[in-house]
Amino acid sequence: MKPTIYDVAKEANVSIATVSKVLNNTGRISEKTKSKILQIMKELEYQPSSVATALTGKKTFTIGVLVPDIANPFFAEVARALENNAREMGYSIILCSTDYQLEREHDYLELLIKKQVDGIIIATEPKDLKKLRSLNDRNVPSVLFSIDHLAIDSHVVTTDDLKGGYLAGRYLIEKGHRDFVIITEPQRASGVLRVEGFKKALVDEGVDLEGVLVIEAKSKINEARKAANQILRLPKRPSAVFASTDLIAAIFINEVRKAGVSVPQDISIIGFDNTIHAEISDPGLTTIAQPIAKLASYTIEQLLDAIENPSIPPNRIMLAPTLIERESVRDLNK
Amino acid sequence: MKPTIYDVAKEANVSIATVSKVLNNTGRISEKTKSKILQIMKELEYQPSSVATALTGKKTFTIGVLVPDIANPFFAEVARALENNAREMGYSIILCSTDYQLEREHDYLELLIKKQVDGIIIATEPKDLKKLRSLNDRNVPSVLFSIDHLAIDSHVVTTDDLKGGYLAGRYLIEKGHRDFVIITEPQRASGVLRVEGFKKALVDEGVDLEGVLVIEAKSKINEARKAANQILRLPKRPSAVFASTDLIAAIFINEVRKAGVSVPQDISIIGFDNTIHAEISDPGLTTIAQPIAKLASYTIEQLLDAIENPSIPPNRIMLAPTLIERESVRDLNK
DNA sequence: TTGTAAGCGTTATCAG
DNA sequence: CTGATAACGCTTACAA
Repeated sequence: MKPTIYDVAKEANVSIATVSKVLNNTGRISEKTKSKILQIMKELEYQPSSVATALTGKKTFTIGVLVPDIANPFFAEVARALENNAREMGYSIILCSTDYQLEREHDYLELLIKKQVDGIIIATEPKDLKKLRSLNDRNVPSVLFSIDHLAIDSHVVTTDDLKGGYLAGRYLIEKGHRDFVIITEPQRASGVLRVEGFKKALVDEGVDLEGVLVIEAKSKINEARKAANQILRLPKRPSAVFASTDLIAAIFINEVRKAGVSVPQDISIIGFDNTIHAEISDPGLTTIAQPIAKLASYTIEQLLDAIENPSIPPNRIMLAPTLIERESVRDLNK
Repeated sequence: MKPTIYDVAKEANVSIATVSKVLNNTGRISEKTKSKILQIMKELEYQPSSVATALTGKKTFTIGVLVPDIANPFFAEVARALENNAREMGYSIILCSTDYQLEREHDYLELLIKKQVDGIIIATEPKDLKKLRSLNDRNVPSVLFSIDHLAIDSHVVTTDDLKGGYLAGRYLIEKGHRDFVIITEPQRASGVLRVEGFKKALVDEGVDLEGVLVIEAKSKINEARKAANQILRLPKRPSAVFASTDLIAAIFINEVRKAGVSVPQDISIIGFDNTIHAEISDPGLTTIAQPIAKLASYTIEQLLDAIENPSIPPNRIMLAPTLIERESVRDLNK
């Protein structure tokens, strides 16, 4: 059986209060009893039950992380970064994949409340706004990660998607491109912003938006393939494509090659997220990188702040993305 | 403040015992008080604290999952499958990435014990054998997922890696190949088995192992690139390559193409795991698929069994992998 | 410096 | 059918 504080106390001939004190370094204990107790804890391999601690101390040192799909490389990276930061601060993470389903999101939120997590990180486009708002009433701090939603009164840590799109647009124009197609995820707020930023760059550079086709595709293999082939069949092929995720871009490269069209000689493409797909694709994919590690550390920081001090007003932190230059965009000026 | 069972009881003019009973459907309660209490729970948005429940009931309905790296697509799939199965059974998952480090593995195991998880799934090559064995003494059930270790007295649910390697070998031979190079991860037990199975197939078909080069590379981008280029520089190029992971194989395809060598016309390759890399690579990667979904459901099943009945002896379940045929292997018979 | 005892939110065992 | 009450393992005044 797992030893309890009573076992340690008995073995050391002291009271449980004394044991508790050396455990938490509170109060004053003589070096002698302290070392004795420490010794006995070692021998018994005693581990305090954080369940019991949580019941008194009101903290579970656990945070819930809601992602749409952990098998998506971007969210896998996010989960890893969040977990890392959380661990360093003594917190562990309950993983919740909503699979983009309202019901799962709802159920997980209830679960997290039941489990008394100290805070929640939401990295999935929220659907159950009502439940989400009720978190505030229940004093469960939350941070929106890489998404934004005005209807929710949470802290927000996100990439400046608008700027990311702008970076992509300006880069393509600098490289001499003038005819574009955009592939974007429908109904995803960040996707909309990315496209908006992209278009803004075009406008600023005097490109007519009339001629810019926007194709909708989810970041899934078959939808991306369909979009790629749709572009291939276009009467007038664009010189460059802006894809709102790397997966879409990577698949575009492959589909296009199969059709005998080469990247970047015949057509250029730029992605978004800088996931592993961008790194291993051939040619290497030029893309917009979200500063995942930094986003994660800010997110954990915000959340822990909010846990310590529930009354602080919701902050919004927006980090700048950067352009990672690889080989998927041709320089038409040369 | 979060309502407790006392709030509900007071509001309903009953004792907490009664509330507890309707909560758990135990004992006999009149329909009238029952519905009244249910009603009040709704109004108050009452959620029983699973922390408190855990303290009495001895169960947390939480399980720990140790993976080496969640950003590796294989483990991301694994995590998703495990999470899915666990959720259906009312359990949630604490995600622990060891990053292949002994220290993290150790720390996470201690943490999981502190958190009183009901069970632990180990999907990372175990390093801290001592700690791991102590799980048994502490009556924390565990299941090894997709790995095997004789020194540990846990349940095991794994793919038959030996057979997987064998499948790959036999397939290549059927397609007329006779000259092979193997790229494998060093110091990973499953990698060793895969190679062993592969070699066994060759021997069974009368191929001389003398001529088979084995290159070691971790499943990381740069190591895989190095291995690929090493093969390209070989005086006598093999007709087929067996890579022990899809990532290695996918990168091989790209590197080789950059060198003007084409897959499968000039050289064939077969991977392992059937991750997204296999699906999106160009050409599609023929690979050995681990039955992740089934592995996951068996794993959860075993773990829950062990939780219910800690005395059952360790089972070892070995599921058969299957070969997924795509376009990366040339049929030399034609 | 150390010990006693109340309290955290449940469940479960007895009484009524 | 319903209600006291102990127990779970720990923290924290307050006493000694």
